[in-house]
Amino acid sequence: MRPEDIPVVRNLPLFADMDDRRFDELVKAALLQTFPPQVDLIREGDPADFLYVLVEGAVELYAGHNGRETTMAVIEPTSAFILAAVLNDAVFLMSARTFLPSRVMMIPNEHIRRCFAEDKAFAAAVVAELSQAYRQLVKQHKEIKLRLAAERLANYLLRQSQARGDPTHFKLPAGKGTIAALLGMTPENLSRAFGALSAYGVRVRGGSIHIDDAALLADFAKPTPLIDGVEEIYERRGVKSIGP
Amino acid sequence: MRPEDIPVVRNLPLFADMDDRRFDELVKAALLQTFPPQVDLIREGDPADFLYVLVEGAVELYAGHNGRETTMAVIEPTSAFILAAVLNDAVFLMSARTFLPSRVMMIPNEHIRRCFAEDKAFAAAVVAELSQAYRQLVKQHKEIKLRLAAERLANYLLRQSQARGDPTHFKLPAGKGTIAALLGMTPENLSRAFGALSAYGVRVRGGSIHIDDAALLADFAKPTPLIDGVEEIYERRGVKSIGP
DNA sequence: CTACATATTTGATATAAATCAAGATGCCTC
DNA sequence: GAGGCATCTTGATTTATATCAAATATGTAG
Repeated sequence: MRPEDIPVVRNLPLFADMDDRRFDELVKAALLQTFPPQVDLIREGDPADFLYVLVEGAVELYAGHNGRETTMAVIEPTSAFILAAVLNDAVFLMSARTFLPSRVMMIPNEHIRRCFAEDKAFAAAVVAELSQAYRQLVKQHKEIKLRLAAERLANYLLRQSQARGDPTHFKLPAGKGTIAALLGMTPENLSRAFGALSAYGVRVRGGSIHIDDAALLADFAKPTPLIDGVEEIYERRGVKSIGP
Repeated sequence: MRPEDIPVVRNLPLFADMDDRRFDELVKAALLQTFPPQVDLIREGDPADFLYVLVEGAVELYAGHNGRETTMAVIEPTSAFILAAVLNDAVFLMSARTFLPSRVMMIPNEHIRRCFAEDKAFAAAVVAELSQAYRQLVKQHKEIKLRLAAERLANYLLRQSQARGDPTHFKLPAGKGTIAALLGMTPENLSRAFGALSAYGVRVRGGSIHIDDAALLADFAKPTPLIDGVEEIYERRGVKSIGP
């Protein structure tokens, strides 16, 4: 484990309030591995032996069934993923692959579960993280059931433009194929949806998005905090998490 | 609060292992109310002041946006709902309405949060409940993204036939309109999907479903534990929860 | 039991999205 | 800067699903 990574992980909401000694134990038990792009980290159906923390790079959570495949989430540093599977001591429901060169910390399942049982602050952080992940997923599920493809894209673009610095200009965090799957459509359909949004001031140049007039786009997108809102229990120091 | 209801609630996984004194406090602080059918219990966007426990009857969780509405879950006794909103001290993301005459226990937010902070067994149960709810929702989300309407119905019927006693015959837990919304389709489309499944031995008579040959239906439905599996951390004494 | 209100089914049609098949574009390597 | 490969786009078509409009069934109050 590179020493400069430790404070970054330490500052994650999940670990920030935990006992010092216990955190050191976690770190000692953890593996830190570096992976090239397009490597499968976990496969749905496998037992959840480790909690994963993405320290650097980017990871896609995806799931397949019966010849089809879809993206469930795009993870950016620094954040933990597949926490629920570990706590439940169950199999993964999603697969994960890097799509950039990535550094990943892997903490053995039993350590997480022991910390949870013994460290009150950690337990509280786990609940906060879980309930937030749950609510995030409720929003995703509402979105896919209540919005058409072009509306999903429009709102996604608005959310991204808020989450990243400049509200008028940003880069997509993944290739368009992945974004399409995340938003529950085919790449072809995403292209056409972008075409439809040009009427509302959306300019696309490769992975670069420019939004001429957020109010005009919002007029079409009809965002609502009950689907598009970002919630933070903690102050999130240095944490970014990219949902759809 | 009717005395005969107390042991039922006490046996919920969420409360089963908690300290006796604390449970009594919870019950004392709680309200138990009876509602007729079609009454709104909570409305999305309102602050989550109470944790709800359905003691008797049936409740639908639903969400609306921009003129559309969809069913998120159908709750049967005895189970708690909207736990994540309470723990997060946030607004509800879903509305809830009774669709049978129902008895509902309402526990004030602060009591739940205090118990969580002070009672280790309760904290563990909360995490178990939350991580299970999260995984349940992951499965729902995978299903809607990876399966066509008729496949969703076929798998839903197989899950129901397993969850209820007799694998060849059962009653739908809600009207077909609600089931249709739960499965992400219109009532018309549900009708046609039932029509399509008659080729695989599904007989419908009102709300009664008869499955001639589960193997034949499964052949079409292609169920997988990674979407259709039921997970139980605890032995669930007397608990039933109906997901889609 | 009858009649009303509501829920469901059925048919015709419209819309949304997926698929198939070329092209075009961008990106990386050399 | 030129090839070569992958990604993305565009157009034509098919398929899935929604919508609209009756017709039929179902449950319920009287």
